[in-house]
Amino acid sequence: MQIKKEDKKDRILKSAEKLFAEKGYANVSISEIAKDAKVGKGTIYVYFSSKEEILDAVALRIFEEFVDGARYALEMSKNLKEFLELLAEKLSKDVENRSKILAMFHRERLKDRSKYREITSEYRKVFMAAYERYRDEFKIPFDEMFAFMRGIFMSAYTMADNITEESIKIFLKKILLCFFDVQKDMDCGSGAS
Amino acid sequence: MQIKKEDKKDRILKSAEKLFAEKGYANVSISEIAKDAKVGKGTIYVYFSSKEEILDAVALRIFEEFVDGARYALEMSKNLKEFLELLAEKLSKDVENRSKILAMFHRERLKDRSKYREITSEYRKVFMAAYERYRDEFKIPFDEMFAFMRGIFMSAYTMADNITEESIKIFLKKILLCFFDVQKDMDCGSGAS
Amino acid sequence: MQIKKEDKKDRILKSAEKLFAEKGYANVSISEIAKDAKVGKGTIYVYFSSKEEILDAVALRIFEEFVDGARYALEMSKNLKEFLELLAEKLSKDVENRSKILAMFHRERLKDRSKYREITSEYRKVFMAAYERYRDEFKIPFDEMFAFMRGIFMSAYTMADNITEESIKIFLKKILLCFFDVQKDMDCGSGAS
Amino acid sequence: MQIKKEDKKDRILKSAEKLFAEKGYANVSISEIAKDAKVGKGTIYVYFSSKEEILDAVALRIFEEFVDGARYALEMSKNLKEFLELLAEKLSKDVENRSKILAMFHRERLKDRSKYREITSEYRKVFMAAYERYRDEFKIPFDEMFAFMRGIFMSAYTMADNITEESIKIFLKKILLCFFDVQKDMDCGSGAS
DNA sequence: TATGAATGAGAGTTCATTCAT
DNA sequence: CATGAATGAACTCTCATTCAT
Repeated sequence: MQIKKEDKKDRILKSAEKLFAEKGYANVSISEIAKDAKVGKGTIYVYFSSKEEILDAVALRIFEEFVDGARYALEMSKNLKEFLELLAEKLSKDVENRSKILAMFHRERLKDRSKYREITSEYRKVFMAAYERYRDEFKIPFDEMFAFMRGIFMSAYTMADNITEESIKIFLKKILLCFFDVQKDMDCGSGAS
Repeated sequence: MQIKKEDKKDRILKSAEKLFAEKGYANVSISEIAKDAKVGKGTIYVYFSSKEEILDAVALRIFEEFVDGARYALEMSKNLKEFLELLAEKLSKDVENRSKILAMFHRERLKDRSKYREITSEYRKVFMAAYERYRDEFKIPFDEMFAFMRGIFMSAYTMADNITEESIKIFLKKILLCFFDVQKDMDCGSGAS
Repeated sequence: MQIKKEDKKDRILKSAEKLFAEKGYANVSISEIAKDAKVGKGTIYVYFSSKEEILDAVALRIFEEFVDGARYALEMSKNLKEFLELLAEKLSKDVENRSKILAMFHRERLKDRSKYREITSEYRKVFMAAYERYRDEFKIPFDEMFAFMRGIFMSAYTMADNITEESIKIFLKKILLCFFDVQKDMDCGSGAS
Repeated sequence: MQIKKEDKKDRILKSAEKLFAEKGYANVSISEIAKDAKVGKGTIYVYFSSKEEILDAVALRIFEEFVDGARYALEMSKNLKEFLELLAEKLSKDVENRSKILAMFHRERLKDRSKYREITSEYRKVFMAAYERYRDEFKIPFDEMFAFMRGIFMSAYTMADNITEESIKIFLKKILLCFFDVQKDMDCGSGAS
């Protein structure tokens, strides 16, 4: 009858993630999250001090899984190509919801730059590590590479509700490899920094 | 002294587009749009019957420009490769705001499927025409091609606030061509429909 | 059927004043004020941007009447004694509610010093004018005189709900004159500034 | 290691008194009191059954000290003048906080007349005893005398945040004596009851 | 057609109180 | 006795929408 304690925070996060992905951040009310998580409305404010903080926490969880995936890919890879292949493999999990949430997070929280930086910093760091490691294989500056990576991944957002996850995984893999080739002969006016 | 009639509707749409892109659909109030467009709050309801309808209209305008661009690309091209090159050229204009708006539209209005279909139908049609015309060059089904096209385009969203429009245009062109190659040897388990 | 426009703001203020005096600022909800004033809840926010601002406006009205009374007393008086007599006369009107409201205002809004100063400034000014004019009859510094005046007036608060307004008026008159005598031989360690 | 039992109740009362005086009854939460008193939130409900009851207890403590002071003044005095002088001496202690609390108590709890009477009854009684004892020196009815006493004391509230406690003590003394004179020739239309 | 005063549903948030531990 | 996690009622405030002018 009694639900384990910390479990509640987790249930709130899961409900929030699901509902945010389904309906969009602004279209989900705290009451709705509470009802879905089967907790009282007030309980949510025991664990989070505002609605924005829930979004932060939801996004952070996703970023953390990304970071884990990217770290793993970095560790296991011998070269950029392998890294990208492993990355695509890891990143394709639950693409649809994740990308929706992250797009949301990006839009709603970008104005609070310091918070945004704090939450995304690890994510950025691991890509920076990859950039450092395979530096001579990259022909474009880090910022562009990073923006492009995000872009490719985000692109899955609108794809995702029409085609299968498996299909997305294949696309991602191909596109990342394609990016690998493409960037070699790009000349964006900057060159690798 | 007298402002032309249609001019008002247009100013409302322009203000809405700008504000939606800046702050997100839910974070823009009707009052704000009215103030920005220099019309009375009530006036907006002369031209649009709800806030959602403004978003529809804003999205429709963007889709129409897309459709024009895609039609032009289709008309001028001799083969798929040319079509994609021309398309990238056309689609790169004002990528940032447009993609934000469309992501918004997608999220807010997808639940109202019939309205969504109605507004995106022309857009879909022109891609279908391209698919028909270069059918033997496509190796994947239309739905995947279409989802992928949207995905590629949308990907510009999160890229856009870090790198230049010019850079995006180059990426888009490369990626679309890359897609052209990639899809040839994809085997998603479906084959062209 | 239609109520005159500006009338609404006035009705809100009157309802707020009555309810604040009856139940205390914190125990009155916006809904309650709206219901009492026979306007919609939202209407209140057309005229005031927060609950605190309603209290400010209510207090300001009272201060303004005070200021008028004090100005009149200053104008009509030949010496300090006459000024105090006239003041007592003017200040005794509706002592009960007024003093409750002002005590409330004092407590709730004192932290926002600049707003507090802004609202009470005229009130302070007119007493300063009186102090200047009858300077040689005052033996204590302005701040003490002013504090004492406020104190005497505020004292009516708890008196007021047991005895008649007439009785209060007599007391006030006597006490103000008494203060006039008392302050002559006070030695608070400061002397007139 | 073990904190004495009654000590906890006392700490709660002290914290409540301090916080109520600082911020006003409604602006102090139970959590805040608990934190300040270094007890658990639930612990407060071991000793008090509601927030209102805390205010009652805080007010009661103050009234009790008053009563003690007034009893002492009554015992030691030979006539009304002496009584008032001794009273002023006793009442001037910690005027600021006390008067704030009592004004609060007055406002919040007056509606619950029976509770209010219960708590203030001793206070009232001791003044009644003084009134009886020096009956022929009082020219006004008890109720007016009592209201006036309260009024004079309460007046210290708004005085208190600008001038020193010493200054207030002098004022109180003078004013009480002044009251002693004043009331002699008052004719409020009632006469001593 | 054009307006903005008016509105109430519903949002996020707070907090006195309860109760299992 | 002591606790603080849990709760929902009630709060302030926002805003899409209506409608008399």
